[in-house]
Amino acid sequence: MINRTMPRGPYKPGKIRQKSEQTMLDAAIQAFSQYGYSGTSMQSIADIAGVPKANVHYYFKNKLGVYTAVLGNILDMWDTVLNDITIADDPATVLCRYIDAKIDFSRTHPQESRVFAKEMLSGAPHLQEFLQEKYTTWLDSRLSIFRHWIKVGKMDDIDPTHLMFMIWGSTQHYADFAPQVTQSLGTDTLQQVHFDEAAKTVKQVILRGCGLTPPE
Amino acid sequence: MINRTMPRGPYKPGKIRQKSEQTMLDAAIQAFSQYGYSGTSMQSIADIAGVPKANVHYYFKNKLGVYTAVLGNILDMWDTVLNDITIADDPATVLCRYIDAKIDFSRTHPQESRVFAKEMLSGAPHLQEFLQEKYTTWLDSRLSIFRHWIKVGKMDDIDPTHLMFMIWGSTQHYADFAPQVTQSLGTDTLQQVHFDEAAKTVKQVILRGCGLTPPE
DNA sequence: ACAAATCTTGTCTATCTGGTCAACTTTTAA
DNA sequence: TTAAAAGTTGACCAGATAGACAAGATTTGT
Repeated sequence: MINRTMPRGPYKPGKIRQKSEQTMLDAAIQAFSQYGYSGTSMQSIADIAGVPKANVHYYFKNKLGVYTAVLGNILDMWDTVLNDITIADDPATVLCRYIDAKIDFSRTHPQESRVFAKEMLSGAPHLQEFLQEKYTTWLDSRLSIFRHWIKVGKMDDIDPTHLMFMIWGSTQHYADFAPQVTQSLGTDTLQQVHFDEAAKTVKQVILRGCGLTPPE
Repeated sequence: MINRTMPRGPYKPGKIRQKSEQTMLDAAIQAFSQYGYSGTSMQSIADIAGVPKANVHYYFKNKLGVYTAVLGNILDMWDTVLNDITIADDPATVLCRYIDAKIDFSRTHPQESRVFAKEMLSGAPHLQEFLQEKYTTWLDSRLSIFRHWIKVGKMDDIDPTHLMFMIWGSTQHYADFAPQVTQSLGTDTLQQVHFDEAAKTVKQVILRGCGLTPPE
C-alpha cells in the first residue's frame, strides 16, 4: 500500500504503478520470508514477479526500499489486527479475542509473520519506531486494563506483561516454527483444524491459568 | 561439536586445531546469529576471530561447513538440555523443570537460540534429520507420559503437543524477540531478574492452566 | 637436529550483486 | 493526432564474495 518511492509528475498517476508495485511486493515478501534480507537478490524478486530486474529498480529506490515497503505493509497489518480487537468488560473475552486474532494471523499471514520475526531476530533495526510508538502505546493501554482487573479481583495476580509474551510467543510459534509444528503434528501442511486445536488449547490454558472461565 | 572437516594425517593431530576451530566457531555464531547465513561473510567471521580469511578456509571446507558445524553444536546443546531434565512422577515437577531449563537456555544462550530460530524460519533445511530423529523421539516419549497422566486424572485434559508448543514458544520468545521484550519491560538489557519473573509467570499460568499446583 | 606434517597468510580469480543508464515502447491528456 | 509523461528493458559497471593456491612459518615425533 502507499508508495513513497518515485516522483509523481504533473501528469498521470496511473493504475499501472499500483498494480506493478503490488506484484513486486508480493514477490518480495515471498523471497524475504524464506531467504531473509541478505539472502534475497533483486534478481530473485524480479524473477518471482516475472519482470526484468531493472523494472524493480524503477519502482523502488533500492533494495532497502523494497524491504522497508514490505515491512511497512506488515506493520500496517499488525496495526489493523490489534485495533480490530474490540474492548470488552471481562478479561476472559479480551484474552480469547486476542488469542484468536493472533492465531488467525499466523494462519493467514505466515510469510508476514516470518519476515517480522527475522527482523526481530536481527535486533529489529527497522522496528525501533514501531516498538517505541504504536506498540508501546497499545501495550501500555492493555496493561493498565489488566492491572485494574487484577486489583478488583477479576483475575489472578499474573504479571500482565509476561502474560502478553506468553500469548504472543505461543501463537507466533505456529507461523515461525512451522517445520517443528508440522513434524510434531505428523502433517505435511498445517490445516485450519490444527490452528483451531491450537487456539483451543492456548485459550484453555491461559484462561484457566489466570483463574478465568471461558465466556459463555 | 567434533570436527569432520580436514584430513588427519598419520602424524600429530594437535591442540592447535581444536583451539582454532573453537575460536572460529565462536566468531561464526556471533555473526550468524545477527546477520543470518547469507548476511555473514567469511571475511567477517575471520575478522571477528582475528585471523586471515584463508585461515577459516583451512579449518572448514566452505561456508556451509562452518554453518553446519555451528548448527551441530547447537543441536548438541539442545540434546544436553533436554536429556538433563530428569523424569519425575508428577506433571507439575516435570513441567517446572522443562520451563526452567528452556528459560535458562534463552538467558545463557541467546545467540544459539537465534541461529536455531532463523534456521526454522527458513524452513529448517538443515534440521530435517534432527526433527525426524532425536526431537521426535524425545517428544513422543514425553507425550505418552502426559497422556498417561491425563488418563489417570493427574492433570486436566490438555492436548500435550500444543501444551509443549506453548512452553516452547513462550520461553523461546525471550531470546528471539529480545527487542520487543526489552522495550516492553523498559530495560536496556535483560537481567537475571527478568528471566526469573518470566519463569515464574509461565510456570504459574501453565501449571494452573493444567489444573496443577506448584510442587511443594 | 631435522624432516614431515601442520598451520599461516597474501594474492588471485570467477562469479554474483546492487545499481545505473540510455534506448525503446506504451499510455495519457489535450 | 501528438507530444509529453510513464513504463519497459537489455547492457553495462564497480564492488563484494566464496573459494583456490602456493609459498612461507611453525610445530611435532624421532
